[in-house]
Amino acid sequence: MSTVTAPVVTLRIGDVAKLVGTTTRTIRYYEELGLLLAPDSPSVGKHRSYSEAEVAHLREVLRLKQLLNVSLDELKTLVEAEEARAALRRELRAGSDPQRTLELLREAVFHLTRQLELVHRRQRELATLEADLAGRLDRVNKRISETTRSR
Amino acid sequence: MSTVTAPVVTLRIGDVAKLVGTTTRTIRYYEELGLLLAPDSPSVGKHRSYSEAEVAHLREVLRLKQLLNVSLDELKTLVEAEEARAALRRELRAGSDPQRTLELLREAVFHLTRQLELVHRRQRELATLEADLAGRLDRVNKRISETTRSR
DNA sequence: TTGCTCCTCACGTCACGTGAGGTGGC
DNA sequence: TTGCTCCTCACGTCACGTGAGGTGGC
Repeated sequence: MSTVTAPVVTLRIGDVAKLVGTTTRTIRYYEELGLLLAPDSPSVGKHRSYSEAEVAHLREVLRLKQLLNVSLDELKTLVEAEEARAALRRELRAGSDPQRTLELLREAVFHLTRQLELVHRRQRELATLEADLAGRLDRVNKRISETTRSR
Repeated sequence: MSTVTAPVVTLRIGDVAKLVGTTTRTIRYYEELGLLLAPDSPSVGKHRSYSEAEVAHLREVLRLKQLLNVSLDELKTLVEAEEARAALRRELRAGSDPQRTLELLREAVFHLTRQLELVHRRQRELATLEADLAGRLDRVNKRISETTRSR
């Protein structure tokens, strides 16, 4: 057995863009703003390559932006908070001091709850819009059946 | 009784902006693009004034944009469809030819169905995000109760 | 080696933000 | 009459779009 490194599945920027439904320009722009984890390849002038984890991260970033529609600046704040929590999770896994552990867990609860509240607000707004549209559709359909019956 | 016209409640652009949660610049920009009903005051150089109906219309336009996040160009298409249907409703109310009536009603169904589909897509996206967040919150909470129990 | 996709500027565009300088209505 | 809000340019900005011209990897 040779000592080659594990065959990490690595994708090119164009494939990633297609996978997550965005453009290469957007990915490069986000990277420039520091919204994405720095690309693993040392740096400039070479082709970027992305791991599965990086694709998942990008997908989450885009989802947050779309659903909460915040500015990229606010989005960066959210992403940094997310990464902070990831760091916390690592600290937890190695964890020892139960006092510190509890503190970290409660912080996580706080962040998750806040995000859930945003989602719920959005859902309520969509629900009222849906009810409105459905009601109107209902009335129109009723009129149609009345009109066709009396023909 | 004198012959004064009815005291139509009329608002200034700044009040309207505050009411609906946007800026005067945005309102003027939308007007320029033809997204809003042309202001009732004949036109240029004078202060705009808005009726309750116009405020409600603006509110709906902003809601559609926020919830579906479409471009202002797409938004204009939606708004025009909406106004076309309003015109149809008036034609229907005065309606006579049942053949024409049916045609109009079916058109309304088409538009409403399309809008509902957009809403449903958004709802599905939000639901997956919610499930994701809820799952994570759950796991954290479980860890908290484990940690406190074993203390 | 030949395509194809990638790279970095850099200017264009969309949806407004933000003054500048001036005029209108309680 | 005095503020305050309104008016119209017009340039700035954010989040990318869109080539131009050149280089890298199956």
